[in-house]
Amino acid sequence: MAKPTFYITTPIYYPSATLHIGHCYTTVAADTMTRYKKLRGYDAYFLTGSDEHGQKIERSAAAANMEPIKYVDKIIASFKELWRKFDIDYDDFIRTTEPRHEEVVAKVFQKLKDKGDIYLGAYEGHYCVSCETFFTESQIKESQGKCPDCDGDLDMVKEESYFFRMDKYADRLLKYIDDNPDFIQPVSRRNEMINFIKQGLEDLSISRTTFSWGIPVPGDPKHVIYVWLDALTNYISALGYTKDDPRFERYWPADVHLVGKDIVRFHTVIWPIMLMALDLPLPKKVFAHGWILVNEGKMSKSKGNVVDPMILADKYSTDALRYFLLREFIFGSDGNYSEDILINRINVDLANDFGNLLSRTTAMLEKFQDGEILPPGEKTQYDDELLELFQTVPQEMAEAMEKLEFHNALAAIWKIIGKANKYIDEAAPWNLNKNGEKDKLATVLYNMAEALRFATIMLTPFMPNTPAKVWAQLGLTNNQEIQTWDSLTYGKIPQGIKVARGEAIFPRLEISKEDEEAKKAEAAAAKAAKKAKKEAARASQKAKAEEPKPEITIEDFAKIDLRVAKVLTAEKVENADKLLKLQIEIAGEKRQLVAGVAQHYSPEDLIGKNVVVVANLKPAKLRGIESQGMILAASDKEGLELLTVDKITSGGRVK
RNA sequence: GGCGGUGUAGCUCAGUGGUCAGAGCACUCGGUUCAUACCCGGGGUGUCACUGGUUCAAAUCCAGUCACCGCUACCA
Repeated sequence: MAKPTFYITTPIYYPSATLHIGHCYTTVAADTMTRYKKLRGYDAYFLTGSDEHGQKIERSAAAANMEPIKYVDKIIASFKELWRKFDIDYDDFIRTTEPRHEEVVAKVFQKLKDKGDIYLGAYEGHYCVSCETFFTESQIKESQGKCPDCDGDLDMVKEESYFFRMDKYADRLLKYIDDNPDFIQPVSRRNEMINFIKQGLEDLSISRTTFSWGIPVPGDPKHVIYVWLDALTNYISALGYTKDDPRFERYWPADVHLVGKDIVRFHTVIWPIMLMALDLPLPKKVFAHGWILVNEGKMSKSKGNVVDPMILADKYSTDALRYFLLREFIFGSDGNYSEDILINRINVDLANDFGNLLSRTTAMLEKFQDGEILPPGEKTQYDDELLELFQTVPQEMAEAMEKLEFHNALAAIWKIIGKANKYIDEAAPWNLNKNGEKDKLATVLYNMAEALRFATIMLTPFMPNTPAKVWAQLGLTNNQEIQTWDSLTYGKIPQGIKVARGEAIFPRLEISKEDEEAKKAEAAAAKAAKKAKKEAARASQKAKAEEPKPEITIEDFAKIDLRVAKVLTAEKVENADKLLKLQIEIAGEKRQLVAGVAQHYSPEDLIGKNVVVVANLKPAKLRGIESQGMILAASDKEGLELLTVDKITSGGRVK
């Protein structure tokens, strides 16, 4: 019988900067999942790669006075070195600059165009080069004209562009999401996407003429294909889509696309719609993991708080780092990183609990039984609870893994480790030895070794290097048949095994006294701060919801130029429920403004009215229409009413 | 503005109507000596955000309020 397959991917990373711990997190998770599936007998396939096109790379390469491809080659080499360091055992690494990818993207473009899903239009917008993203007026409002993502400068760009029709497939996509509750995870992301799709999808701009570092549009080479159509296609181009590659048949659709929460939309809206347009099946699951935060904030170059995994890998073992990443953080949520947290986690779980368990087990075997793991003899009253866990924990771990709850999978394994440490205390083998109860002693030592065997097998996907060390110390290196998932039943260690106690597999890491003192002080301060915050919340709750605004001076008020204006014309703004476009006149000067009053006034109600407007308000665009001022209106829960005057004519001051 | 989420021990979180509300870490006291100053046990930390309601019974259900977060927008 053919093995069941499992296809998992990470996003392809952009080579504009070195990778940080967050990229490592995603990739370690994918690698661990793949190793787990292989352990369970699956034909698992793991794809990662790099997204190498775009204006930003073109510019960076030019700045470095290099050919773009030479420029990215160097960076990609560093990616691969990092993955080697973390024992990332991918089956394929796709680069979007490889011919095998570019060919497929061109074919995909052509197919969509032949189908009528791509058309030529024009795009205008505020463009951030470094993020390769267009922003609408409203998106850059809060960031005051800067890029909301990176705070960089925006260019106003208008260019010819090909567009991909998205709305056409919106209903089908909604139905798919509805029919497949596990498609988007965690569910909070799912709700967001449903909400987003229901508001209507705009056609997606998929080409650029402003730079050339990309895949040319078939038949129109002054355009290059722009980011998402190019990048997303990697998940099928790597499998040889359109090339009669058996891997495509075998592995598509993907079982899991792992993505960061910032790119969920591209993977759960654009990508499925692309696949629908290509008549291909959709991936079974898109899982959005959280971010690793530093000091409660996102890592960023400008903040200087980027955690470099290469530096960590030189200080700590990569097995420990892999463990930490998947144990400390809840996979679907954000989590806080600090080196203290890392060290504490390694010391407590790996050094104290796991490493020390191996150490005391081998030490006692050598001391009391000449290093030999003897078959269990007489039972002790403490055995049952431990043996019970041997039966339940593998199942518990498996269930957590299916849900990508790595932290719970590890917590399950630690139940055995914790119980084994307690078991030793209860059974007190040193007393059994002293009292000559050799039979019971053999049982206890055997069970300890079994506990280690169970834990080690289950840890294999998480830690590629540690198991071999454990097997060596337990004397089981050559007993590979009892290192498998199927061997997770009690009593598999054969006779005649001799342990060989060795170095601590996870030495304790020292924390300086000062750091500890600082930690205590910090904890106390945190406690006080929390109390204060609670008090403050309570106080603000008691205060009226309608807080008075801070006092201003008459000069402040005088800055506002309030005028009476006559409404000349009014019409509804297309595709907007709330907006009316008005032409008004202030003392002979005509102006256009947009007001969000359509649900309370019809256009004809307004014509001829003398309203009050803020005449010196900075103009803004609403729905693409310039508004040169703002109409005053009073509102409450019941409704909204414009301020109007009867006798004073247009131009009159209001104060 | 709309939709959604969260608020439980110093920290990270579990707990969706029913014993005095839990785990791990941190803290503290005790035990043990096989072990990596480790392990085991005891202990305290809590108006389960607030207010009101339903119920014999609410962290859990309902209504409202506050705070924080996410997505989104046509509030100039």
